[in-house]
Amino acid sequence: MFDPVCPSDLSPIRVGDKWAGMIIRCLEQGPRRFSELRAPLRGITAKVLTQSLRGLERNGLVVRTVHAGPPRRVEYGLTPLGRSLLEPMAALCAWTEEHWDELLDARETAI
Amino acid sequence: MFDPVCPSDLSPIRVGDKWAGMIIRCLEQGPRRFSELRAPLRGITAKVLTQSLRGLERNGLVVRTVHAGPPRRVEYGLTPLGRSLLEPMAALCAWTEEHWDELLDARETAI
DNA sequence: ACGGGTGGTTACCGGCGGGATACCGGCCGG
DNA sequence: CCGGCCGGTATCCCGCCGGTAACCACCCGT
Repeated sequence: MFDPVCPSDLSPIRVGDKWAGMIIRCLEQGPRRFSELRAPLRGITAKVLTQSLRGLERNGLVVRTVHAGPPRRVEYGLTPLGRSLLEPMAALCAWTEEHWDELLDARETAI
Repeated sequence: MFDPVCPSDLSPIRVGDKWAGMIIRCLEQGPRRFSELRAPLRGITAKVLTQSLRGLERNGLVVRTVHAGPPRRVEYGLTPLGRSLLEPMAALCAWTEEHWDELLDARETAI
């Protein structure tokens, strides 16, 4: 039923790593610079942000463009593919918000 | 923008662990026994399956019911909450299949 | 009595994801 | 010349996730 080469291993659905989902949502409104990403993602370190962005690039969800300077600007933006992911992600967000209480309940009563 | 107590930490969206997504899809048709889950999830060990199921229970997505015997049967089934998750998950699966080629391309051209 | 299936538990272990910290070159303003 | 912002890289470290292997009680059929 699920062979060893399972889709979920390649699929960026589990959108990748810990921060990938937030990064994508940060880029929803348009391209942003490195430091403009660090700010809203409270707590992320430069290294981890770089890692995550490189991962998103590898998966074709994000493009890195260097606007040669000086001053030099580096911007990260969604590719059409990345942009297309926003829809299903929104569905997931909606689900989460809709069932927030049940999720909290389950967690508490479980302990 | 994303405070420390970020939804994605509690949300089972990144459906949980490595196997959770497949388990849920396995239970789509109805409750299954422990061994009926092990079979289709090729390669999963008893321990890891137990872990994953306990996790899904804690999140209120799966119920464990022991039909007292003898013979004793243990069945795992989706809760209404778990069942409601099938919709957004289907959206994600659809997206993945739809963009399969682009994903492969991105991976290859990236190396 | 014994083997086999069911439904696990326990101990151990390696890899990797992610965080902290330090450092870096380039360019800017003062 | 000094400091600071930008966009990173290098290094170390720790925890957790997932896998392996061994073991377990209980029940069944022969």
